[in-house]
Amino acid sequence: MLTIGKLSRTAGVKVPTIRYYEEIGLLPEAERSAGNQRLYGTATMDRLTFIRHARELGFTLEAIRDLLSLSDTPDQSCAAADQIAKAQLVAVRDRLARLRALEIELERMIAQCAHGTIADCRVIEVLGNHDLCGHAHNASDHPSL
Amino acid sequence: MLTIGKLSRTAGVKVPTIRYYEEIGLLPEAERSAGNQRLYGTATMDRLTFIRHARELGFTLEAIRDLLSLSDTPDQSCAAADQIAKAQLVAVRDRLARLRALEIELERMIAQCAHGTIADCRVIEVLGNHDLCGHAHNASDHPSL
DNA sequence: TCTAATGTCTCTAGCAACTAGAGGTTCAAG
DNA sequence: CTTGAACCTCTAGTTGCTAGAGACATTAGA
Repeated sequence: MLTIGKLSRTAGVKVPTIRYYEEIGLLPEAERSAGNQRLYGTATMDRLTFIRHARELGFTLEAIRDLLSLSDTPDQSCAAADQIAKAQLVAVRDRLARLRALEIELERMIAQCAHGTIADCRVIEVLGNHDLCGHAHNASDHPSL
Repeated sequence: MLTIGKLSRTAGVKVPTIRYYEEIGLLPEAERSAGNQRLYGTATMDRLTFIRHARELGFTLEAIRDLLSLSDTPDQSCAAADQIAKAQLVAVRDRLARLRALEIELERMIAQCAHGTIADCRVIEVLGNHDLCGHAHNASDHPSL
């Protein structure tokens, strides 16, 4: 049985984060020692590793909750999990496209900086003047980047 | 003079967001009408447009605060603004690299989904088993993606 | 066996960057 | 003059944690 600290180091997830996951129901309530400290077995260890990997891949905790409930009932179709991953891929490609545009814009801004005074600095100017922007962006263009 | 609603539509920033920006000091306190409603001139309009563009480019509100304080004193060197933009570019490229790795991983997961039952679904498996992951990731690998 | 250090407990509050809603006031059009 | 949209302030919620206070548990060394 692992203490929360050992679980933390083994899974690469911080201690308060583990407690947080328990609080929101992503992890089951842990067993307790005689002195009320949390104790974990390998099942929770695996579950936590699953969560960490999913987080690293950009899944929200809600998506992870769905994936976990799927894997808790493994006899059904894979289609739902597949669906979640595909939605995730769409979101990732969306973010990628926006970030690439952003990279180009920043490169342009920096290239145009003449190292004079701010009065003629394009970094400021580009941000203040839409006409200089170089790419089209509209109001609904940045939900969370 | 614009009301907050007109400013909102013109600048493409939602009404509560404008009030929020005022509250945290990004926008100056607005003039008020006889009936206590906010009124804006073109100066605030420009400032708000600046903020929106900077947000769309991924600058944090803190970075924007810095940029605004720079542009409020335009007789100094451009270097500071340049510096902020460059730091931003580094962060953007970082996010890009991670997102590209993530895209590849998701593509691989989806390609491997055999459309069977979850018991042998790779989407679940890949997330639970580090060995199948295909790329190296360590614990300090995802500050905000 | 005692003690000191480290680990753990619960609880509250905070972060970014907003968004949503309640309950009330003001303004503009018909 | 009335109606309805737009505005006001205030509080609380969102996501995914992180930080700190103050108290209890455990463990390693003297």
